Parts: sequence; structure tokens; C-alpha cells
Amino acid sequence: MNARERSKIETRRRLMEAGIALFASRGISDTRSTALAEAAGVAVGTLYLHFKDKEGLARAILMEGLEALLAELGTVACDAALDVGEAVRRQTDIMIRFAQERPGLCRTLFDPEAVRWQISTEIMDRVVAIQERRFFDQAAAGLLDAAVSPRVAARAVVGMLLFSLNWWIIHPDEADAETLAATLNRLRLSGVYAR
Amino acid sequence: MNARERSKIETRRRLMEAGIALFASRGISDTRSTALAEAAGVAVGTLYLHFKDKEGLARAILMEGLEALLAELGTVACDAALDVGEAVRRQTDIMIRFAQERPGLCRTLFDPEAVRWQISTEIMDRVVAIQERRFFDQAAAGLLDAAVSPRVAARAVVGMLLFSLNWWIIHPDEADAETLAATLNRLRLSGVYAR
Amino acid sequence: MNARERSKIETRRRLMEAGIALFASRGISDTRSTALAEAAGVAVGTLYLHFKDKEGLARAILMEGLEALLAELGTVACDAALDVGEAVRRQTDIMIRFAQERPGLCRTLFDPEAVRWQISTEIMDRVVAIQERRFFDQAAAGLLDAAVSPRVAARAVVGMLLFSLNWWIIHPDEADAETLAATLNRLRLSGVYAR
Amino acid sequence: MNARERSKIETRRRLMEAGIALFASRGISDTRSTALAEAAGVAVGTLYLHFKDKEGLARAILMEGLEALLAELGTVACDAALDVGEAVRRQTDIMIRFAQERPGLCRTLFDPEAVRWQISTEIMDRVVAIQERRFFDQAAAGLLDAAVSPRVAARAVVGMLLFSLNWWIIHPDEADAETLAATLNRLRLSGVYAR
DNA sequence: GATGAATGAGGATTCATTCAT
DNA sequence: GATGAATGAATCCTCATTCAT
Repeated sequence: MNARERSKIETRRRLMEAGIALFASRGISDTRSTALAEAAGVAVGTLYLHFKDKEGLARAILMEGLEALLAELGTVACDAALDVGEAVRRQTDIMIRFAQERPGLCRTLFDPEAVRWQISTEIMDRVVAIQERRFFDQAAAGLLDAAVSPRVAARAVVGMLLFSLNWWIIHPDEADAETLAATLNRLRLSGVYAR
Repeated sequence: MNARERSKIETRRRLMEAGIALFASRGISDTRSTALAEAAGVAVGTLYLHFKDKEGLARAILMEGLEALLAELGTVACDAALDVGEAVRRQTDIMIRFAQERPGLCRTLFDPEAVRWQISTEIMDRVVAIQERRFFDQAAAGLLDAAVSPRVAARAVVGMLLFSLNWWIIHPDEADAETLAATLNRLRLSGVYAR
Repeated sequence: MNARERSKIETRRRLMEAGIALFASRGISDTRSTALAEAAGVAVGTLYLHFKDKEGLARAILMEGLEALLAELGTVACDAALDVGEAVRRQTDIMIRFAQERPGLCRTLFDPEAVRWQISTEIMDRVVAIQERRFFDQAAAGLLDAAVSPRVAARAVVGMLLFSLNWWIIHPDEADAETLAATLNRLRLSGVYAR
Repeated sequence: MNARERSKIETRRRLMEAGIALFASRGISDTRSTALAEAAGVAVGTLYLHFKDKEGLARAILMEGLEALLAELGTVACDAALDVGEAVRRQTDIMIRFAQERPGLCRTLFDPEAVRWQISTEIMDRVVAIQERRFFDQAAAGLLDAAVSPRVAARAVVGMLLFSLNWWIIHPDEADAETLAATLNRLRLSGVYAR
């Protein structure tokens, strides 16, 4: 049944879109499974046909979002020709663009609430691990300041990015994209103080 | 009756300590009101005699913790003689010491879960506002880099600190206090890269 | 699914019957939601699937009962050919028969406790309003004594009927239906005293 | 200790006044014992020093009110010289005056909610019993219509009076005292219809 | 595959009453 | 006699999940 398969995929897609929208506006735990089904235009039972449980839907959304984000970020890592400053700038640009294009997804992806859902511990750890690996490589290449711990720095940089972006998605009018990028880059590259 | 009043204060204190311990280990929403009462050695009703509801206890704990932290941080702000680098280093030291001395409190205070509890929006906003004011003053004094937005930078720095400290409290063995301090300071003062 | 719909309606019916029986014997506030569910042979949650809350069930029962009673009483109002005495007698007969046929429902419907449930303010007001309208019409037709206020008389007559019937349902052996009817009619039509 | 005794009586009086006011405005079950104590300016424990429990306070208030009302009504019964019409008129006047002078007390005394409190079953029964005895006497004297059951008529008359007065206390502007009295008297003495 | 009525364990909160001071 | 902090049984309602249709 090709039509049936298409319909199944379509149903799953609608559930995920409903999840992205509702999780973004109410948070995961405050989103009722009936509300998800209603928003997706299906019966509650259908949710459990496509996902193990509500957290399964959240996990699918977040993982898919994470993969998409990491795929984009991966393009930077591959380009060995870039110097450190350029790589940082590219990374920031990618994250800001991602936030602009998929704000609903990002609100859930960067949402600190998700910490309690064990999913995002995985997500955080993956994101941090990537940053950590990069810092380790840079340290090996002598690019990193000697006093800096790659592990700590990775946490700090990720925290800085997620916290700032999460705020910016909710309050997009508080800063324009260029200022946001410039500030985050400057902070990472040479601190905020004039020299 | 003075004895009665003392006993009431003592009961409240025990409830708050039970809250600090349980909220730290299970999070606010996963801590049952009965567990709080049991841990404090009182009946459930007593919790509601001292606080409006479970969130009221959380709010009291967080607010008291916040005040304590801000009071310590305030000593830095007052010392106008400090140069920027010294002020940053002092601030970091204070936060790390606070985290070491009151790890349970900090786990709840810096815990992103609290975001969903509306309490910590207040807390975050207060912390960010303080950092923001400091940056504005420094900008006025020409200390800040021109490209940097005080508002964005305040969010970024607070996110960096809270995210890192929250991680460090949970995994204290991943880094020693000096490395943590050195990395956070270096990042804020001149970025992580060698120059 | 038609079978499913039928089952849903059947479940609702059983909840309402459980409500009629339990509310009649214990009153609304002394009837536990679990008792209602148990009596209806369903889980507690099912009660809240069909009604907003316990009061919602009570409201549904009372409103349905009221509609049934008013429908029967309406037949009298329509028969314009009846003289005053005959109309009163018919009305009394209808109410007594209704009380005999659905004693459980009437215990709740006429139960003064319901006053506190805000529901029966509506019920009382509707019943009184009907009687009031009738009295106003009769006053306009010169049938009413000049000293009589239709508004007050309506309250008095309704109070007389409800209070008497509520008592009679609980103590059916204290008077037979004919005596009850005769006394209530005589009181309304020409007072209780011989002339 | 004469001063102590006086103080005790005074405390009891304040509790009863608090009860009259709060029971009238919120009903018995919706009045918290702490609210009673607060309104009386004493501690909760004091309530239980003067009354067995909350219902005990309600009982005391209602019984005292009932005795006062019956005492006034008793003056009519004693005056054997009165003819039936005059006795009815006097009784109505007394009840209306009582309602005007002590509206708070009457709201609780005539409040149908009290039915569920077992207290008012006693009260109702006493009031009805008095009316019943009067009707039996009148029946023996040949004053009552032959078709009328004294027992039923007593219920009907009491229901009529209580229901009407309870309404009038809450909505005093819907009718003036004279119209109220005239209507109630006319209904009892010769029905509401013109002849 | 889709449905949606039914489930029931679970948890927050209330409030009349007590009793040590 | 008065106090008021402490009690804890009692009850309402929620909502993720299931499974017969």
C-alpha cells in the first residue's frame, strides 16, 4: 500500500509539527497528549502508534532537530582551511540562522526545561562533546590559551550560546542578529573588554 | 510565647532544609509534598501552614538563596578601586565558593528546571539585570569593546556561569576549582584563544 | 462507531442514575466522587470524562429533572379553557405524580441543600418565574385578589409546594396523596379555614 | 473570679456574633473555624473551649434564635381572645419584624442549607409541630376546613413562610413589608384568588 | 492504521480539631 | 481561660496510556 505508507508518514509528520508548536509554547510537561493529538488532527491513540510515549515524540523532535543543527555545524568543522576566528564566526552565524528559521524547534531544543527530561542531557552532552573535541584539537595545535581547560571551556561556550539564543528567540526585538553575533563572537574570541 | 515562636521558626527552617535537599536531588516537580513533610519531620499540613503551596516553599528557598548570593556579589560592585580584571576574578571566586559551600541550594538555584516555575524567571532577570547594569557602566567608561551589546553580553555571561556551575556541582571531579575559575575568567576577559 | 457511541451514552446514563440515587440519599456534598463511579460501575476518571466535575453531574441531573417537570407542567398552562381552580388542581396532581414516579430525582430537585450549589438558584428562579408569570396574567385578568403581590405569592406558593413535597417524599406514610393534594389545593384556592 | 466569668461570657457572645455574621454571609459549611475565631478576635482553640465543635456554635446560635422567635410567637398563641384571622396576621407581623430586626440570624435560621446539618431538622420539626398543634386545636374547634389535613397544612404554611422570608431577607427591595404581610396573610386565610 | 472511551494510580491541598504552653 | 502551631485523614481531580472496535 503506497497510499497507506504515505498517509502514515504524513500522520507522523503532523504529530511532529504539532509537537514542535505545542512544546515550544507550553513546554513538554505542560503539553497534554490529547492536545497534541487534537493539534495534529488525529486521535490520541494514534500518537502511541507512532511513538512509544509523549517523551518519545519529544525525543524524535529534538533528535531530528539536533541532527539538522549538527549537520549544518559539521560543514564548519570540515573546512580545515578556516582560521579559528572565521570558524567561530561561521558557527555563530549557523546557529543564529537556525534559530531564525526554526524558532519553534529551537525553543524546545534549547529549552532548559528539557534537562529534566533526560533527553536533553543526551543532547547537551553531544553538543558539548563536539565543542570539547574541537577545543582539544585546538589545544593540541597550540591554539588554545594554556590556562584554559577544554572541558570547562566547552561547557561555558555551550551554556553561553544556548542561554543567549533561547532568550533571543523569546525576545527577538531585544537585539538584532548582527549585534547578537558580534557580541557572542567577540566574547569567545577575545572577551568583551576593549584592549 | 517566645518558645512557641522559636519552635515555629525552627519548623520553617527544617522545611526549607528539606526543600533544599529534596529539590536538589529530584527537582521541584518530582518532589512530593509528603516527602518534604517527612524529610522535615512534620505533617503535610504543616508545610501549608508555613508556605502557600509547594511552589511557595521553592520560591522562599530560591529567593533566600538569591539574596545571599547577591549580597556576596554586592561586595565586589562596591569596591570601585578594582580594575575590570580583578572584579571579574573576584566575582568568579565568589560564585565558585558559594557553589562549594551550598551545593544543594545551588543545584536548585542554577537549575534550569526552575525556569518553568516562573520563579526563576524573576531570579534570572535579577541576575542578568545586575550584570547588564555593570556592563552599561563599563560601556559608559569606555571599557567595553564597541561591538559588544551590554544586554546580549550580560545574557551570555550569566548563561556561561550558570551552565558551567550547574554542571560542576553535579560533576565536581571533572575539574578543580582553580581550573574552573581560570577558564571562566580567561573566557570573559580575553576569550579562550592564545594571542 | 455506533456501538461506541451507544456505550458512551449508556455510561453517561449510568452515572446519572448513580447520581440520582446517591445524591438523594446522602446529599450532593456528602457523596464522594469515588462512590458515584463505583455505583455506576466505572472508574473515577470516567466521571470527569462525562462531566466537568461533581457539580457538573448534579447540574445535569437537576436540569434534566427540571426540564421533565416543566414539560409536564407546561401542559396545564397551555390549556386555556381551564378555570383557575382546575388549573391549580392539575398542577398539584402533576407535581405529586412526578414525586411518586421519580422520588430519588425529586429528593435532590426539591432538596434545599442544592441552594448552596448555585445550581438550584437557577432552578428555583425558573420555577418561581413561571409561577410569577401565571400570577401576573391572572392579575391582569382580574382573577387575583387586589392585595396580593404576584411576586410574593409566587415565592410563597413555590415554597409551600417544594417544602411539602420534599417532606412527603421522605415521609410518604404521613399522608396519602389525596389528602396532600386536597390540602395544598384548598390552601392555594381559599386558605385553610372553613367559611 | 467575677471578672473572669464576665470575660468568659463576653468571649462566648463575640463568638456567637461572629457566627451569626459569617454563617449568614457564607453559610455554615463554607465558614472556616479560623475565620470564626478571627472575626471574634480570639484564637481557634477558644472556639472549642466554648462549644463542642463548629456545629455546636451553629446549634447554639440557631437554638437561641429559635427560642427568641418562639417566645415572640408564643404571645399570640396565649391570647385566646383573638379570632383566627387576627392570630394569623399577628403571627406574620411578628415573623416579619423578627426578620427585619435580626436579618443575619434569620438568614441562617431560615436557610435551607441548615437542613443538612441535622440541627435544622430539629428546628423545622419544632416550628412545624407548633403550627400543627395550632391547626389540630382549630380543627377540633371546627374552624378548619374538613378536607384539610392539619399535618400537611402545617408543613405547607411553614414552608411558605420560611421560603418567602428567606427570599425577602436576601432581596429586601423586591417587596415592602406591608405587601409581603398582606400577601402571606391572604394566602393563608382565603387563598390568593378574588372571590 | 486509526479511533477515543475508559482507566486508576497518584498527588496537592484543606481544615476541623487537639494539646502543650 | 486562652493560645495557635501542629496534625493527618479525607477528597477532589488529572492525564498518560491502553485496547476493544
